[in-house]
Amino acid sequence: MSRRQYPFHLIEPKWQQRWEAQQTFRAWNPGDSVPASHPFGVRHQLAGKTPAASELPPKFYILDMFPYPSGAGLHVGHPEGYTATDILARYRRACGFNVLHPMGWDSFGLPAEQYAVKTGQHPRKTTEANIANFTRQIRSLGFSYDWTRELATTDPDYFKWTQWIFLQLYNSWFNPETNKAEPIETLTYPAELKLIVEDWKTITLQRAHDDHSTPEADDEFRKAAQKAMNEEVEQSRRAYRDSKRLAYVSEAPVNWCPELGTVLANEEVIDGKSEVGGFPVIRKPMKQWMLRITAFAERLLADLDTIEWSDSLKEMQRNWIGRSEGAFVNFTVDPVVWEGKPIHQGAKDTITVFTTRPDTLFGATYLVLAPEHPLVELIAPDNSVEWANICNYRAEIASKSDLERTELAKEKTGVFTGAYAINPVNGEKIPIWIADYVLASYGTGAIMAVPAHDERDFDFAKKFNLPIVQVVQPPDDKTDWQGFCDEGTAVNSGNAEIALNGLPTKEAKAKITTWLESKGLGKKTVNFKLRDWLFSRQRYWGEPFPIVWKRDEAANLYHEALPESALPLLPPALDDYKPTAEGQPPLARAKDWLTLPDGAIRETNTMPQWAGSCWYYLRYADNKNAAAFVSPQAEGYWMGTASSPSPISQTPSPKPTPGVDLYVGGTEHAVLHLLYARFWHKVLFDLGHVSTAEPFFKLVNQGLILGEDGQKMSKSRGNVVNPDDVLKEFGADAFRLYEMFMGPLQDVKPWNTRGVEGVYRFLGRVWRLFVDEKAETDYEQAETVTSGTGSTKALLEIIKLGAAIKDEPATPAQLKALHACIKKVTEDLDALRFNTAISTMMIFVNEAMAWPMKPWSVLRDFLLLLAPFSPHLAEELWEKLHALRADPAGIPSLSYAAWPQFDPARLVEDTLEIPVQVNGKLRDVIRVPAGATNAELEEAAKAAEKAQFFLAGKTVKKVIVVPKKLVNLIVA
RNA sequence: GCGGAUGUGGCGAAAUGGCAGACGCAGGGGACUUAAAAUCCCCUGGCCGAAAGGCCGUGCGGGUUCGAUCCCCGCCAUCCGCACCA
Repeated sequence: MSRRQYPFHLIEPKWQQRWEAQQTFRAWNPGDSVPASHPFGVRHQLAGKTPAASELPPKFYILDMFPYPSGAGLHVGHPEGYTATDILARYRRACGFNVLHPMGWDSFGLPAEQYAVKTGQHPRKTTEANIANFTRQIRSLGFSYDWTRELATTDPDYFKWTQWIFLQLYNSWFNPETNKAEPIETLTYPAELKLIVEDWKTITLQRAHDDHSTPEADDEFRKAAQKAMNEEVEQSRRAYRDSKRLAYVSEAPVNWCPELGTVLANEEVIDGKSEVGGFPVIRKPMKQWMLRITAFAERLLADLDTIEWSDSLKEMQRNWIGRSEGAFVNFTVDPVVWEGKPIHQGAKDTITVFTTRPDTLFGATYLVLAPEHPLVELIAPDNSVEWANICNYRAEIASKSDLERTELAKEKTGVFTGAYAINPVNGEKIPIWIADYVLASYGTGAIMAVPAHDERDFDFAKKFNLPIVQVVQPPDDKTDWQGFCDEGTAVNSGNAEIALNGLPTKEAKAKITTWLESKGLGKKTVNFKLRDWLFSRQRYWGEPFPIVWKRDEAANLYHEALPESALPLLPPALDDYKPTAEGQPPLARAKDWLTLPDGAIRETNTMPQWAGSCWYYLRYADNKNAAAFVSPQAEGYWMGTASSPSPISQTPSPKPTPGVDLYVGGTEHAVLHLLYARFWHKVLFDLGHVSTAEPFFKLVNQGLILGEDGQKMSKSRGNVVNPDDVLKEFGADAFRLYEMFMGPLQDVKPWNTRGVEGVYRFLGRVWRLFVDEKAETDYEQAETVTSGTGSTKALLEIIKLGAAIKDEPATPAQLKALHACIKKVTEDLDALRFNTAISTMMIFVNEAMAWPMKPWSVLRDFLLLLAPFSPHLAEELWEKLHALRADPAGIPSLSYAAWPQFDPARLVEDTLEIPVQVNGKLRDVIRVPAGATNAELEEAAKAAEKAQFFLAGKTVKKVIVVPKKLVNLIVA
């Protein structure tokens, strides 16, 4: 396949340059001045004006997931989603929307930093080179991005605002009363910390009424009170405040990779090894910044019902959030006594467990604590064999990697602590164990074990010979109650005060919980799997925290936010990007940067890569704003619901939707990015910075594109397809078309180069539908003669349209073909069915090729349908088509021409082909007038020639007539 | 183990209660050509049949229905998440 189907190598650069020069796809904000010549202004009568939001057409925000510009460049998977969104962006523009369709770079990241560690080259240089390569590749595909809105997370003008949003989080707390994030100033302090702020006024007032009070004495008292506040209470108040902030510091175990000398994010650890290099990763406790996403768990869950995401994606988020209803139950520790005295400190302690099955409390025959549980030290008898066992067991657990811990999960392990607790419902003395099947980080880190009705407890009890007591009767008598974990009926569950026997599980749960609450033994509660977000990384190439550390008078370290005026806080210059020898983050190497004149020390952690991608969609709305992360006007227009639906499209217009109207990307971000971004958005919403509760209204996951061998594309398999190669041979239009023709956007599907040839041939047919054969030959000769050096303009001018194209009325058959195509393509685009839209256009072209006369107007409308898919070819043919008319007003813009409307009147058939079934089996097809009545249909069906054999000698018992569709004759 | 998705010709797929396989690829035949490429036309699910035509066929087994690729129940397979979350 060497001969080109059509000169895409001339056409594509030509139009890309034209769009660039004209800024054709620039999206206009409220308050922007639209130049007189811009086709958007021409279309909407806004040329030369400065429209307000209410004067602009309705908005449509179509967003691609933020790419990380890797050194490897694009592979054919990336442009799948980009092509889909570009087609829709162009379609919505044609429908009359003001379309926001931006692109930018999630450019912080580990690879550039690792390259810097190895070579000493600043990560910014690597990053810039990679961005340049991505930009070139993406631009070569002719996407209609508004490049004036391009942004990169590594740009100080951008991360200034990432840091600013961090300060919003830092300066906020979650008010459980209002269920919202609020400024930290609204935090109310517990009584003992309130004294100075509020009560000292009362005290001085009281003193004012005191006969002995004098102004001097009052003043002295005030000073004393303030001093007391400063010295004694402020520390506590600060500690309290800091413990409530949405961004807080905690000592948490992190993934430390000694080999790489860095901490890794969970997502960078695969099966207990580093994703890069495959080195072992251990858990190590370190001081970390955390974000209080758990406070929003309930809303993150509930609001999923307000957005249009796929069920599977919503389900993944629900699972990740992991809400479960249950109860806390308190067990008292039974003192272990030696010679009349308890021999452990925790003798009077209470162990609180979380359970989703409080109804099984009577069957709790032992307790299990996580090995790390802080009470373990206190309850184990002093100097006992058990304590020695605990120490050994803990050491064993600590030495295991996460991988080993999960691999060995099948065989339960654990040791007895030597201590006992009292089951509050039956007073039984039950042993307390520790085992690593109980996680320290979930619930209370302690469980009540009900071996009869919990699989894990059952395994454990069998292994260690612990008692198994039935408290639930399965609904089915044949089911063994041992290990039965579903709902049933409570049995063996009663004491003098409460009886659950005979109650279904649900009712038993409610009854026991109420009883426990009334006795102060427990509490109904909701627990989440979601953990707070570990937000710091020991890296160089990330946003530095706008935080400094100071010491109070007692020499305790505390943190303080930098003022907004200190932003952006840039990372310091370094010669060496490795962590320090002591394991401090790389930023600690910058001694001058580290210490401020007042002695404060800067935070040396940086933010994770997720930070920048948490809010980029907001910045696109107003990316040049130096005074705010986004202006309220721009945010309100693009993310709000102010605009009205388009009157243009015939299919039901999309309703104005809150937030991004359509977000397309891979499933790999199903939980992390999409959960983090929703969280930030809700905080910004609560604080009044954005106008919607959810950022992404509709979200579609494109399916993975596999290699030609049906395997996932990877360098090691050698099956990676580089778009550059495909473009060279077939052009961007064919590439785009094939990406969409392969199958449904959401499906996983293999690449097939022969398939590209197929759609490429289709574009060739489109070309030949328009172009004169003789002119085509002349052009080819001219190109051969100049051997590629001829000017694009001169060469393309040789090409003339065919003489069969005439500005004459179309025949009814031609109009029918066109309108059927308009209808189907329009409906398919609204439903994101690109593959069937393309096959519809193929059918149209196959038919139109045979027309002796090709009406100008029909070809024009067809080009409008093709344009979103293969815009370069459509533009070129559009230009030539309009040149035929020599309209003094010039050639109208294809990109802003109105989407064609289909006329249902053109689609009506005079006669219909109706299948005739006998007993549900197809026997014949009859032709009837479109207006035939049911009776006429029945009559014609009974007379159908090929049906006679099957009707002979039988009586027709029943006739099913589906108007315009089918007749089914039922015979005995 | 749990959750989700998918299963249709040689291949990518279409049809989502009403003519299964549109459209494209691959394959076969023909036209044009000195020849090839390109292009254009025809055929192309399986089985039986010379043909007309018939029978079978949407992972498997049941069900609902005049009629099921489509809806319901039970399996199987593949892919993707999550995974001792009490």
